[in-house]
Amino acid sequence: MAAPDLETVVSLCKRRGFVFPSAEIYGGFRSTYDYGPLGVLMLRNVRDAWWRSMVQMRHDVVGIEAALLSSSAIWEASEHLKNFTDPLVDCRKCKERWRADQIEGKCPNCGSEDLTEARQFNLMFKTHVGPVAEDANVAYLRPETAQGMFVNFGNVLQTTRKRLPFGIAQIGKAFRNEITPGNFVFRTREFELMEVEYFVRPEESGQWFEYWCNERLNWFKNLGMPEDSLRLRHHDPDELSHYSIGTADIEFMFPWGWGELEGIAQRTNFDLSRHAAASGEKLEYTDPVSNEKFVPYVVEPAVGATRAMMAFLMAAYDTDEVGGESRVVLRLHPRLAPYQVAVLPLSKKDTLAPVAEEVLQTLQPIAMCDYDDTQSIGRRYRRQDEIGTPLCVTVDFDSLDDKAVTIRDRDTTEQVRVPIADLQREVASRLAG
RNA sequence: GCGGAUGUGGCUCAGUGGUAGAGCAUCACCUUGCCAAGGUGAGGGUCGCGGGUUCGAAUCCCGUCAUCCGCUCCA
Repeated sequence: MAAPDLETVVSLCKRRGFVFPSAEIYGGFRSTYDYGPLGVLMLRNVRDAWWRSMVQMRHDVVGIEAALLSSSAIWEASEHLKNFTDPLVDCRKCKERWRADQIEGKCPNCGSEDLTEARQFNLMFKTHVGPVAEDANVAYLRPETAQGMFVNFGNVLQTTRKRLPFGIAQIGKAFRNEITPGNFVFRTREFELMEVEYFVRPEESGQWFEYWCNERLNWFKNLGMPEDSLRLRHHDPDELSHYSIGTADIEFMFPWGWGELEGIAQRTNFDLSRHAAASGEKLEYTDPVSNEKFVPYVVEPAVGATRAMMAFLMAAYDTDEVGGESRVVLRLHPRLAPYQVAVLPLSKKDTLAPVAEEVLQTLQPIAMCDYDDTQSIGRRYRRQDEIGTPLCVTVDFDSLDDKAVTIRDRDTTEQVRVPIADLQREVASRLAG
């Protein structure tokens, strides 16, 4: 594996249309990125792979999609309004920045007492609903998607008749006014989360926590991430979030070191209890056999979608040699690659176009296809390698007579001849394998 | 937000006071016809943005925006 540096990946993303800096023509807008034609395909594939694994392939998890614009009552109850606000001070002498509540009037670094006034940093984006900016109209952009699942706990339970253990899944944007965003799309103020709240009996929280740690680690591995680029790191008690009694992170070896992809937290019944108390609703579960009533605990695997996409890109990045020439190849899992297939007429000659068109239409129902008839065939293979397209289907002059085409494999560069009549089945089988 | 560095065509960079360059990429035609960079030609930059100094600024000064590294952060 040729681990790329950050600049290499950023450059590839820009050059090939994965990710563009937002508002670029105006000089850029900090911490926001736009996903280009390839990026949107890949990001969608990351979401789909997650949804497939967490919802489609299970019977105990259902999905929802809650509003991004959210009532302040939710964040008062969840204590985000209280805990997402950090008072920070700067040391005027050594320029270090500290949380005011974690030091005692003295800089832990240099001992100086010359500190700035504590300033409040609220990490939530506040806005006003309605045309008049009054306190009564305050709303927040959600800083996590989790609360949407908690406040809908009763609705989901009633409409799906699920029994414990069961989960609610959600993919969506969240917003945090991070003090220091950076490292490309790794930390941005607007980001996308994929979260499951998995409700369990309180005494089973620990075992389900273990279960989800393994399950989620395997998800990354099964999508092609090398074992040694991943690790599971358990939090020390003093770094736990206000709602957690146990958290582990799945971390990826980024160019700047280990960075979190996913957090798996035991949130206990903190959120459901808080919302029950604040709203007056009974957010509890009744055991169908014993009629015992209790507030379930929850285990939450929460992964950053954009962050995961970046990690998949980095893990897939490789260089090797073909015919004595070096190439860049993204060894992306077929499920994640922006295009699964590229249809390439060997020549631009009009005679090949109708056959190539027929091939394209054969494959489009089963795969995301690119079509490219410019420049030399070798150059086109390299272009597809660089964006991770697993298969190239080449239409040549023999195709006119033998009604067959060539399938070329991204990783081995080997080619096989396949009748167009068998093409759909053959491609489907290769992409699945 | 603080400290340091940086900001020139899509990408990587050269140019340090006299009115913008290279390589790659892109497009057209020719050539080739299964693994990039053969030929001819073309398009593309008010040198991040704003202001100042100067006869003249990509080049000097100020401000601002953005990026990278550190502090911080936790999906």
